[in-house]
Amino acid sequence: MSSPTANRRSRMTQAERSAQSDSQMFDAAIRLIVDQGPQRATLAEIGTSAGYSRGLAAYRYKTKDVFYSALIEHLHHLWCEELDRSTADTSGFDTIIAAVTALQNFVRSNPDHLRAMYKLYYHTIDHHSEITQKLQEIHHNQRKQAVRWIVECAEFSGSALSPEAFAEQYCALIFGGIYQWLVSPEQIDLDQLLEHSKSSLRMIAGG
Amino acid sequence: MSSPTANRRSRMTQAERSAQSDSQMFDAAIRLIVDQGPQRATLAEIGTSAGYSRGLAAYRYKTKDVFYSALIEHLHHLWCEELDRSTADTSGFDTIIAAVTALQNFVRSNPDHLRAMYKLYYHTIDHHSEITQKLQEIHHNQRKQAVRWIVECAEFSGSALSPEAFAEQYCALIFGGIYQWLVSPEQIDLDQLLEHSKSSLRMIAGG
DNA sequence: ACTTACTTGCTTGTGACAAGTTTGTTTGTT
DNA sequence: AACAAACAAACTTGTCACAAGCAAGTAAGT
Repeated sequence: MSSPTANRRSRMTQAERSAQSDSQMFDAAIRLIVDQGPQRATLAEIGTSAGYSRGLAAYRYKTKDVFYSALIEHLHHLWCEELDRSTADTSGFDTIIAAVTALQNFVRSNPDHLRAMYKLYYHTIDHHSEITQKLQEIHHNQRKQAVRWIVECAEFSGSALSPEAFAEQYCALIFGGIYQWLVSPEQIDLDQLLEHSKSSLRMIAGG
Repeated sequence: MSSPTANRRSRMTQAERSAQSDSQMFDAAIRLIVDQGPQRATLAEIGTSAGYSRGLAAYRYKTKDVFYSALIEHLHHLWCEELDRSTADTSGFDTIIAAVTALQNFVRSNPDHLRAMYKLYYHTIDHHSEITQKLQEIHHNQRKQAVRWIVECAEFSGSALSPEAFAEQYCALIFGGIYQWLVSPEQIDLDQLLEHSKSSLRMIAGG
């Protein structure tokens, strides 16, 4: 009579139930993190503001760290989709430029996602836990990806830097730029900063 | 008979008393922050581990945020002294190279100070409070200083970047490099990363 | 005597867990 | 095939432990 997704109030499978509550808690968490930061955002408010009880997030993920780890993965997945879409039809150094452009577009279209994602990144630095390993993996893969991009650049062959060193410089420029923007959003024009990063990267790669 | 600083158990002035407890709490806090992170470090443990009662840090600074703000200032001051010493007798682009070298030396001589300082920086991103403004000031001044350095470089005159844009790229490289090192200390060789940053900066400035 | 440095007791709020309730799924009987 | 009982999974509520923050007290310096 009514499809499971069309009428959410009628019978859903267990998988659909938890997928929906997960998704709504993620959305609520992003809002709260942008507003109050990962620390002040409470699991209780994430649950209630998603339309459930105060205890759901803690029940589902056991700890706040694990919940944030899942949220990081969720946000990272969203970003990777955009990135893959934007770099699909490029080659050589254009891929690196396209990656930065994808980030500029992401800032424009989903600023809250980016803000929440990087607030969680910087939050995770705090202490050592399971979530730390997830972050190490993500950043390790980002550098690996940059290495793959740069070794395919004709311009790069003459550079004094190793591909791995270039990838570290690339990530440093991106992370450090976003950091400055998060600290002083009214002083830093992130779009422009990233535009400058493109020419910096060209010079670092082609020197 | 005994100078106030030589014999700490005998009579001290009120100013000396609080200066000493401040200093010991800062040292204790740095240790705890490096070990457990700014979040898990508690004001109670900072007090007791400094040799005082659990309540002293909260009494002196009212809130944890204000305490951390003072600690950031303290650590930033230590770093600025080292930086000024290292860049005193330099000019032109050598000043920028010397600044990075100073950071490399700071990492070697006081790795815990740097770790604590940047953990506090990234911790402060979390939410908006008085401490945020201190961080904005510090980073604003760092960029201003980089602007002063770069405008004195003969190599820079032909660059497409504005001095302000160069300063942002400079800070991004430093902050983003240290970030990656904090996340993955065993994967990132910070000294080498900073060495590469020197040549990156040369190319960004001289392009 | 008075002020400043420091301590102790208490309140509140948050993370974490355990026990209970509701909703969805499977199995056995007619 | 239809129904109901048994089961499992999603979700809620009660409670504890611990840390921040505040207020009232004690000790040290002026």
